[in-house]
Amino acid sequence: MSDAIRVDGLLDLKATLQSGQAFRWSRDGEWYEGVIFGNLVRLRRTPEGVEFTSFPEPEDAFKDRLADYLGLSDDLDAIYRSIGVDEHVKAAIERYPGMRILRQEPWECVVSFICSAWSNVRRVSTTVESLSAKFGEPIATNGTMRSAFPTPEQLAATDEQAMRLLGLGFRAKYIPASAKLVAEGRVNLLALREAPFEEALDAVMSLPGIGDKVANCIMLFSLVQRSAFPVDLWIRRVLSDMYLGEAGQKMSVPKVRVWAQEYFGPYAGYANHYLFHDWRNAGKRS
DNA sequence: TTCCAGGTCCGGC
DNA sequence: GCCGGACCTGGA
Repeated sequence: MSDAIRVDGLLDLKATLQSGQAFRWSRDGEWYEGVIFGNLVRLRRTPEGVEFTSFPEPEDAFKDRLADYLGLSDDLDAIYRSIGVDEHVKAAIERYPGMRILRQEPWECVVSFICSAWSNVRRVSTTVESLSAKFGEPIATNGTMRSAFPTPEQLAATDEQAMRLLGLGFRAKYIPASAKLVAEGRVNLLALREAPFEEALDAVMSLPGIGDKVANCIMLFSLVQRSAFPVDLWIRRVLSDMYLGEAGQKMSVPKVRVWAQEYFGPYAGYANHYLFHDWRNAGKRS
């Protein structure tokens, strides 16, 4: 049986689920299939909102967590008014109205973005699926076979060599090391949702394999820190082209980030993701 | 074959 | 603090 979530504001499922912030969603016609909170989830947009199925948890028990995951409580109108004062962001918003920032599970987000270092979206997706299949709890259905994302404890029990066998390369040693710190409670990820930006940044960056860029991805996509601003190669180029000029290429990552946070304001992270997604799709438009 | 992909870490000024 | 180089792997 399926259930439904009513959506009053804008929601673009494709742009939200397949814009490089999450890595386990695939599209099959109008349906999207993924694994979140240990459940196999299928969902599609309807005129009234979102129709979905979940397994193994019954839909009525899963509904609220899915709505929260999709970021439906974010006030997009207010966010657009805030960041839309920038003409480039405004143009991107007009091309992808309803793209939302998700509220992912922090641990999965940590590992996914450690894997993303000097890599690409497709390869990260492959790696995340391999990690789940090998170390996560299987979700037995009569259809496709998928697994929950492995817990910190499950990954803390692995080692660098096991990670290298999955093709993680130089990122291999960071996963078990970070898993141990989280499993031991040295870093309480969920608690950082309530922490001030700088405090959360320091805590996330204390995990091995996580620098300023990856930490900001984790904070933006899973810790509900909407002012977080990941500065990657491409965002640096975009900002240099638009505002910073030649100097932008020479500024350190934290300096570019702080500039962007002051310029775009409390929803800088939303501005970042719109610019990033718009840039990624620029080639497909022209 | 050569080059590059959503960086991080380490050692030297 | 800032700067340069090394680092795994897979696809074009």
